[in-house]
Amino acid sequence: MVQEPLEVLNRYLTEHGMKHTRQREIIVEEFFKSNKHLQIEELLNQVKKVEPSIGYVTVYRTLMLLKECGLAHQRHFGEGKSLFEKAGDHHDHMICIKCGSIHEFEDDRIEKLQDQIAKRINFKIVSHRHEVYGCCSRCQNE
Amino acid sequence: MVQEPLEVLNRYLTEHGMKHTRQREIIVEEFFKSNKHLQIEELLNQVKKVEPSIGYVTVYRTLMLLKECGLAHQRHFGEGKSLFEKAGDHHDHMICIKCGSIHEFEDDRIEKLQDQIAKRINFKIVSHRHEVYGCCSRCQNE
DNA sequence: ACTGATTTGAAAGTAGTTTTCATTGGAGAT
DNA sequence: ATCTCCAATGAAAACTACTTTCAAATCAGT
Repeated sequence: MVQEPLEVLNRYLTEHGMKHTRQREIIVEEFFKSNKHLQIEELLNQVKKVEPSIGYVTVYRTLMLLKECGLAHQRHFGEGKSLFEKAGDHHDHMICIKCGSIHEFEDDRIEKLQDQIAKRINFKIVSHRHEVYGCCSRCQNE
Repeated sequence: MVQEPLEVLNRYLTEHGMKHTRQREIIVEEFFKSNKHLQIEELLNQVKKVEPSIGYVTVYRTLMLLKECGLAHQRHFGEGKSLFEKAGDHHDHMICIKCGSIHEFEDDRIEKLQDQIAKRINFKIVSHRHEVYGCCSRCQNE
């Protein structure tokens, strides 16, 4: 049974002698409301609509906190800004180099081949990233 | 038939009204002499052994040049510094999160599955990165 | 409400590039 | 061989995207 993100976070906070604040609540709620990969700045913009006084640093720190308690992952597509995604939301990605659109994919056969190869060199997999760059359907017709 | 990197570079330079310099020659030679992924600083160190007056910026610019004429690729493993690798030297990577060692792999079956998936959404692949993070054989016995 | 630790936000600091600019140097014309 | 002009170089400054610091504000157990 999957727990509500806010529950998990609240337990983590209590267990670590940390405090529940209005800012954290707003940021976490906005983060889990969105359905895509978010940059810090993007989440900040969402959050500022609810409470304009919240600054970049607090959003940044809250995302680090979500990472710490396993509720979010940080990804670095190519170079530049990092994106955050909800835990459990992980697929692999095809990224359009023209418009930046991200198309998720998943294939158990690829994962299995990957495991085979790892086993051959006795490598214990913790995580992976598989990103395909190219031109999406829409951008090809332009 | 594969051409010598220096040949390709020299043609590119001439065609673009750019100049052949001692610095470029040294940097390119050192880059292609090495057999691994190099950080800018690492290549700078190699280069400084031959000609100490060469600075970071020139190495940086020469690597950008190699990228431009397709002789090298820039990769960003995780976060932090970027690594450069010779073109044609591309494999996928298993990266040890303890010691940082990089184990190359390659599997046509994975590439084919990747192509299949791309075709389904009419995505035209230009490049990809497939990185597996985990613990290498040696680090597991410690 | 009191107290003491945790959070917050602004500002400063950091890492890794990337750009600027005065000077140097390569190469075709003389 | 020298001139001349434009590209290349190196030092320093600028830039980007974080990450840390610190004084003031906030939270939560007495």
